[in-house]
Amino acid sequence: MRTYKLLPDGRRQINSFHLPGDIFGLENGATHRFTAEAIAETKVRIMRRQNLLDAMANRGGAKKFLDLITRSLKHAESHMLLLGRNTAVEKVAAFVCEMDERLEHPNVITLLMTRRDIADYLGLTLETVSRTFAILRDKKMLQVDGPTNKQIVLLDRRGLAELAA
Amino acid sequence: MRTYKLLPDGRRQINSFHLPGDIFGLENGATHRFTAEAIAETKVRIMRRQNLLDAMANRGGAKKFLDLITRSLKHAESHMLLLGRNTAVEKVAAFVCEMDERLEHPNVITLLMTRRDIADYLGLTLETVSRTFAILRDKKMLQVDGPTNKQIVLLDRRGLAELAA
DNA sequence: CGCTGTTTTGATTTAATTCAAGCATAGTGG
DNA sequence: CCACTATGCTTGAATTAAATCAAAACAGCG
Repeated sequence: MRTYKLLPDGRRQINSFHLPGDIFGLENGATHRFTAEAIAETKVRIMRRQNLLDAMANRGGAKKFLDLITRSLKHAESHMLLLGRNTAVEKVAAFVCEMDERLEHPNVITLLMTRRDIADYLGLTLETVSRTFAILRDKKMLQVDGPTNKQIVLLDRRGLAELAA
Repeated sequence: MRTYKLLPDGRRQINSFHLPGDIFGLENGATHRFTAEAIAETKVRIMRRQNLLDAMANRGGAKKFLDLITRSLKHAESHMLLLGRNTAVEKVAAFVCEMDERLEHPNVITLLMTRRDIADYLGLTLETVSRTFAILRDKKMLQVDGPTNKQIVLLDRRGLAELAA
C-alpha cells in the first residue's frame, strides 16, 4: 500500500510504502492525516482506537505500542533528511536499499509501485527516477529487468549503501 | 532549540525547532536518533523512559501521550510534503506561517535561528532563504526588520497562508 | 487490434545552487 | 574609544541538477 498527502494542485508526497505485516495509520484527532491506497491485492485488518488505548493499559502492550510509533517516527525523520538533503542518485540508492532490507535481501526485488510512485516518495519526477535507475544500471550496481522493468537485482549492495549514505 | 540529523559530509537536516513548553526527543532504542542544540537560553526538563511507561499505564496518561506523539508524527508528515514537493517561496511562506501560529500571531516574529538554520529546516541554501525573504518583502507580504534582519512582521497572513498551500 | 498507461530517452529550460563580493553587527582587546 | 576580527546577511553572476517538454517504444487489456 501507499500512504500519501496531496497539495491542492495535485502534487503528491508519498509518506511510505507498506509491506505485508506492517502496521500503519495511527490516528488520534477527528480528521485523517493522509490517504492510503492498495497497489496490490491486499488484506487489511482494522483496529479500533478504543482497543488500542486498552492495549496500552498493560505494560506489554505499552512497550509494543511504543516500538510501533518509534518506528514510524524514525522512518519519517530519516525520510526528511533524504528529501531535504540527498541528491537524486542518493535518493534512488536509498530507496532500493530500503526495499532490499525490508524484503530481507531477496535475489530479485519486484516493485509493485510505478516510477511515478517512487518519484513521489523521493521528491523527484518520474523521468529523473527512470534516468537514475539507468545511471545505477550503467555503473553495474543493479539490474533493471522484467517485461515492465519492475524487477530490480542488486549487484553491489555495499556500493549502493554507501551512496545512500 | 533545534533538533537535526547530519550526513557524513556535513549536510544537515533540521527536523524541527522547539519553542518553550514543547516536548520532544521521545526515544526508545539504545541509540539516539538525532541531535538537539539550544539556540537560546534554555531550561530543559528530562523525563525518564520508565516514568513515561508508568504514565501510560493509566488512561489519562495514555491519552496525553497519544496526543504528544501524534503531534510529532503529524509535523513530520507535513514536513515531508513540504520538503519533497514545495518550491522555495512556498517553503519560506510555510515557515513564517508555522512560526506565526506557534507564537500565537505576535505583531513581530523574532527569529532566534540563523538563515542557515532556516535553510537546513526547509531543504534550501541560506542564500535562497535570504533571496526568498526579499521576494516576499518586495511583494509586501512581510517586513524584514531589526539590526540583524531577524524581526519578521507579517503583512499579509492570508496571502502567505495561500502560498504555504 | 486500437486504446491506455507506463517507461525510457532526448532536448531544452529553469529553479535553486554555487561561487564571490560587499556590508553590517557585535564582540575583543589595546 | 577605536581598530580588528568573526559571524551572519544580502546581492549579483555563473553554473548545474533536476524539471519540463516531447516523442517513441512497449505491455496489457477489452
